[in-house]
Amino acid sequence: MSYNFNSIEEKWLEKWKDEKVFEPRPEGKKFLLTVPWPYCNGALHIGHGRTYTIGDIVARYKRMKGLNVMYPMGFHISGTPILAFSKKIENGDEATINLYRSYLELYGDDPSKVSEFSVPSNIAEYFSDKIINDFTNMGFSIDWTRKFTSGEPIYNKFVEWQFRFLRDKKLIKRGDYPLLYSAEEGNPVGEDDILEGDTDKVSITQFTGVFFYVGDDVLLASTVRPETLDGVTNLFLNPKAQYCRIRMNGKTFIVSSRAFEKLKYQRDAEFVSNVKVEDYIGKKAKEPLNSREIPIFPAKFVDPDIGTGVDYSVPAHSVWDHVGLLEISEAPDYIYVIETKDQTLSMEDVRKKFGISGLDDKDKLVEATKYVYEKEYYHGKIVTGKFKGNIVKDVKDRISEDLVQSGIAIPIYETSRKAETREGNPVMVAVIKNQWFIDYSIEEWKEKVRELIEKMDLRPDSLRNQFLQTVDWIKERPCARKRGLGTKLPMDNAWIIESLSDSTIYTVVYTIIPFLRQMKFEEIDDELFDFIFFGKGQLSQKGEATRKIAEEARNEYLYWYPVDLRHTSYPHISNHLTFYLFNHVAIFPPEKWPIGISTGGMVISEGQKMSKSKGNVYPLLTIKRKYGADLFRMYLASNADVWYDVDWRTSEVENYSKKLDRFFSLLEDARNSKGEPDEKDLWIVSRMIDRITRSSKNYDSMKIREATVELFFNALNDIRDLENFSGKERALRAVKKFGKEWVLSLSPVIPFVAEEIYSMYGENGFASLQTYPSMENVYREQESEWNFIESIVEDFRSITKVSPIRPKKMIIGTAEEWKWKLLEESKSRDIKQMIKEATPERREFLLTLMKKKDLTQNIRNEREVLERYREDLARYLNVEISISEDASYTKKALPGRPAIRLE
RNA sequence: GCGGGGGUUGCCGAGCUAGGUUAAAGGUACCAGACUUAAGAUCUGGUUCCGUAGGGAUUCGGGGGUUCAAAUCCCCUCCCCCGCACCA
Repeated sequence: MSYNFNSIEEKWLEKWKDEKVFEPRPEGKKFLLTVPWPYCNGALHIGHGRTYTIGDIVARYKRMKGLNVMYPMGFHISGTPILAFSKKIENGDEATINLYRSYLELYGDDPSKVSEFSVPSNIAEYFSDKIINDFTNMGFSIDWTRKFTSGEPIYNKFVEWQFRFLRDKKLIKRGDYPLLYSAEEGNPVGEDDILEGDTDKVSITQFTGVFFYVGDDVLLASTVRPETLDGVTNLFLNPKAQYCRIRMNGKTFIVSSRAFEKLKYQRDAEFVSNVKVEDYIGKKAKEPLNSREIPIFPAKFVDPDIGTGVDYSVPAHSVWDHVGLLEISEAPDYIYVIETKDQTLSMEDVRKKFGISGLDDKDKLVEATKYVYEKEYYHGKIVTGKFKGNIVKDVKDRISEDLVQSGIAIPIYETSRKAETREGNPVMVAVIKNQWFIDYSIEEWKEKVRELIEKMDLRPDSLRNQFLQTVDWIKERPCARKRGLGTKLPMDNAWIIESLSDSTIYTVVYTIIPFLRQMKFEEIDDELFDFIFFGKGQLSQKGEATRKIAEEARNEYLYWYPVDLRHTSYPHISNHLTFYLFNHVAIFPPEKWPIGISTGGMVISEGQKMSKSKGNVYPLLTIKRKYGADLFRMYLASNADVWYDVDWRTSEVENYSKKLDRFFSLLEDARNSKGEPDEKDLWIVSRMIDRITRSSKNYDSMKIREATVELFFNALNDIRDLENFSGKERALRAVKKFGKEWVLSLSPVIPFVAEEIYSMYGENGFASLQTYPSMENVYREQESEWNFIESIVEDFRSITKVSPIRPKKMIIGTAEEWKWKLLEESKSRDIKQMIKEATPERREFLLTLMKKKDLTQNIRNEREVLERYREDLARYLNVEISISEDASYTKKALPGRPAIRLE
């Protein structure tokens, strides 16, 4: 290490802070950039750093382009995770306690303090502090004076205002809604609450419970394939299971006892009596469509814990049923109701295909069922009944609805797989009554959002389609839960606004939060927000001081809003970002709607998804200590394009460190070099100027990777070539000509190094606040000359590669004057005509010209250039060089491509 | 299935929305060499195949087509990843 990143970073952090470099005043052309606020329930790792780093690079670049940039940040604490963790710590859950101990250790705090985390707000506070620290250390140019959290009272007031507004606009409604639920815990359960819920997702599946009549009772058979009802041949009950009679809507139903336990959370169901399964097996039941009498058989494969524990059997379309009947040696008629591509799928063929010998081949049966289901679902045509001629997938839902409407079936919800909570209780589906929704299904609302999407600045381009698609399928979204941290629903305090719904327009709060903080808490109310955002009312009830602050807040809002760019990772597209658009459209006037959105990829580590078990999760803090912020930023910026995933590979990171080191010492040495550069070396200045200009365009379109590859890697390679050709001293003198501009152009990516070098070059201000460099390129000619020389070097190499001789001498013959003339002429004339008129010698040359349209011909004075470079070139290639005009040497030469003879 | 994104030279990954200047950027790995007592670091050259002269042949998931010319455009096909919701 020739530079000590720790001391450099500390030094500049302090200076930035002292001079409030990143706390913008409302002056000039503004640029408001936001990145979703982090959820603070643990230490940040490299994955978290990415979006904020990209955000910061953009912020810093825009700042250098003369915009007044605000990059604010707050913290998200709503929802269940923090609550869940603190509860686990309170309950002594060992894994959680160890995890949080490790966080404390990481930050150098006393691990025994872990018990304090049993209070949720302590978790939020502790980690938000640490995140501020981590982010600051990463060099993020965040204005922390605008910080707030989704849990603080002022923010609660704002969200309450928002929800009353939505309610008044009739965008909020109530209804029954199925949710994953734990009866034992008395709560809905989310992914985090379910054992392996993150890796093996659980969703809600709708079953159709179909009525089969036996005397006065109804056997309630559940199915996910209501389209096969016409093909039913019998019912199956599990002879080992307990069944019971229950009453719902005045009818009595027979279901498994386990089913009743779950059903009562979905509808009003009342226990009547236990029943003996033997009393039903062997009897006949009447199916509801055509009142056919069908037998009831025993079957051990029927799981009393799935659906209702009553299975209707369609052996023509179900492998289970087919195999189940084989086992009890029953051979009913196979009634086919679905055909796939003009033929029916034979269950016997499927059984053989999958090598199923009996009901014990469970895995094979599951696989075969999936096969049959997919085939018949996507390609199956219904051949009987009301829906004849339709493809299953097109009418499946309608069939179920139709059965329910006809009064012969009810919907039943079931989990997509058997699951239990982390506390070990079964997960089931409960229908929550009077759930609150935001009704995103309203067509006029959608239409406005679509209009917004059409005109927004979206990156990458494919975002537009993804958003439009999301708008199409989005419907009502439950917006409140019964537990978690957050804002209470103003219409009903028993509910807490759900954590994504409480963070849809919070970006506007950044613009006014410092002013809200100056007010008396009681004075922050709906009237105030109406005034600030809509200019409504006079605030005549409020004090003089409050009115004045409110006025300022309104001006600040008008100045900063809307958000110019919101940057985040792609998983947010179909939820957060879409809600963000919907809510802005509903609440704000069009000129305050979002202007741009960009999405980026995630971070994987050592080629794999990050996970604790793989040991490839690196905390941000450790990375910063080990490599420094600039290195981290450089790696993230240049490893992958913004919208692709970055792969964090430690071995590669180490290599970056060497490069950054070289960059630093190179600029340091250049600064100390004395004297004017050699004219011949100025090609590097030309290349650099063009690089800096091109990179500005790349930064603009968020091609950050391309910018850094150009400005950093390719530039370093050029300088290496220059050093080799001209020697270190000369190279440094040339680098000195653009050192300052070079480092400024990279300052958005490596701000600390940039500041250090910038000041090393004798400048007083902050590199971070300089204008992005632009230099006039007056060295194009030198670059062309160098390109010419370089091509000779390449040719020399490719010859020596295949030729066995070790050359002592290189004789170069440049193209004769007549060739140049012909070339010139060919540009304005039909070359075929010229060939016809030409002498044999010229003709050959013209034919070559026709083939090689790419001849480099920037240098007209090749001989003169060669003379000038001869000495350097000879030293570099370690050969003696002579330039010959002798026809034997020039014969094969072309303009831009002199003939080379090695001896 | 729907929607989105991909399949490129050992690996990662550009280029492909303006077809030729691309055997194909950059990184990494590997081989040879320089330096060094040695290793590491650094630097140089090389890494599809053939070739005693800067050349040629074959490559960009597979197949077909358009074109003087295709990794790049069109059609068909195979495979992979992500999202499809109440979870931050």
